Amino acid sequence: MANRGVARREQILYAAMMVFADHGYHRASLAGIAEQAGISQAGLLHHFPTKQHLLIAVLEVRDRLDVEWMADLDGGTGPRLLVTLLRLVDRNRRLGGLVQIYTALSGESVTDDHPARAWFTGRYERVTASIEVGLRAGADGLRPEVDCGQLAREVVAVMDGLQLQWLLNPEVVDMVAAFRAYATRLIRSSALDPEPVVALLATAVPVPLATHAG
Amino acid sequence: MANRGVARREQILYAAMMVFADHGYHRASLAGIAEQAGISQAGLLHHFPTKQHLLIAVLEVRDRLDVEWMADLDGGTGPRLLVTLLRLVDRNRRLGGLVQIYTALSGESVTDDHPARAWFTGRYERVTASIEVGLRAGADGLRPEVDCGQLAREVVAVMDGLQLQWLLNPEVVDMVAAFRAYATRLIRSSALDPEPVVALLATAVPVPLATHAG
DNA sequence: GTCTATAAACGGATAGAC
DNA sequence: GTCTATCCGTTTATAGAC
Repeated sequence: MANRGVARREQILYAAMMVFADHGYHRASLAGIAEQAGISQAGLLHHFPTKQHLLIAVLEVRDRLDVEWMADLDGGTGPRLLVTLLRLVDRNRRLGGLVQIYTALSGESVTDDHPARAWFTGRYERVTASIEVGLRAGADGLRPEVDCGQLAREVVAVMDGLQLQWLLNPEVVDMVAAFRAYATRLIRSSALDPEPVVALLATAVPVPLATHAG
Repeated sequence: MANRGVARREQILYAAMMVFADHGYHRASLAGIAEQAGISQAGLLHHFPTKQHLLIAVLEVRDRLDVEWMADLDGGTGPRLLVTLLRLVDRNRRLGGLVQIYTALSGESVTDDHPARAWFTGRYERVTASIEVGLRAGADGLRPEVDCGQLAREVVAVMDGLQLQWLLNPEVVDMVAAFRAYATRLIRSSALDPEPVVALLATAVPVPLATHAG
């Protein structure tokens, strides 16, 4: 029973994630989050003293999830890293609203003095650095003129940009297929003997439901 | 003097663009916009009856700018289209805060019932369709397996994703160089005789100031 | 830990004088 | 067309009882 308070915190965090996903940060109200969590607004503020504290706590959840992801990344380098990232894109598609939080918040955060801005800036540095390491480690077959740091940012950009289009229009945009095509072309244009990995890209994720507009 | 009212409108629109860029939509206040425009808040509402009307008007300015851009697009097809887009990325870098509006608003807009959501969804359809047409028109040298519609979304994704990273950390992220590298690789991997265009990509935009972290 | 009640501030929008 | 004054809803945060 000592962890009852902890359970409440998790409950509130989960509710906050859902409401932030639906409305972004500034339009989300503590009352709405509290209602979702089955607690009063004042009760919520007992666990998280301000709205900003709550936001930071939500972002820290993502940080913890990132640790798992980084572990995945260590499992693949060079071309195989792209297979891992394709799986990540597919996971994001299935998670749906939970990734919407971060797209919505990252867009919001480019405004001045947004409480999440420093967090996003730091997160991009960490993520792109991590991908850069993975690319460099498997760069045996890479063309010499490729800048791994720049390429890491490009890969992240493709994932983010596709995610934005998908969130706006999920019926039409198939971000898994689009990322698969991108990764396949990238490998073919950069590596010497990529065919085994290209085959893996084709099968790593179940064939999408072909929601692309006909 | 008959256009005095029109001038006032433009003045308010410009102020709104700046404040939306700084704070996003929901956190921007009419009082702040009015102050920036040198008018009272009630005076502002005489020209734009609600805050949402003002937002729509700002988006319509972008629509008009898009028309010019579309005209540019018609000037290039296939590989040459990417040169045009590289110039666009460079223009966005120089415009700075004015593009920040749309990154901030597009992120915000993925939340439910955001007043700009429909506009962004429609805009992506138009822009990607336009790029798709340009790609297809110059597809003589394109590999047959390339899906031009999907590739158009990918190109837009790269531009948006790089822009987000650049806005968060302009000192470190060089989105022009990153897009140039992407476009060069794309052409080399897709077209039969791309070298003339690749050379154009290298010179179409002045060499960036190499702000990339050392 | 959780609640009710309320403070204190800010938001968009309206009324009406000039 | 522009202003001052004001209404009214919403928001975060606090006070204090239980």
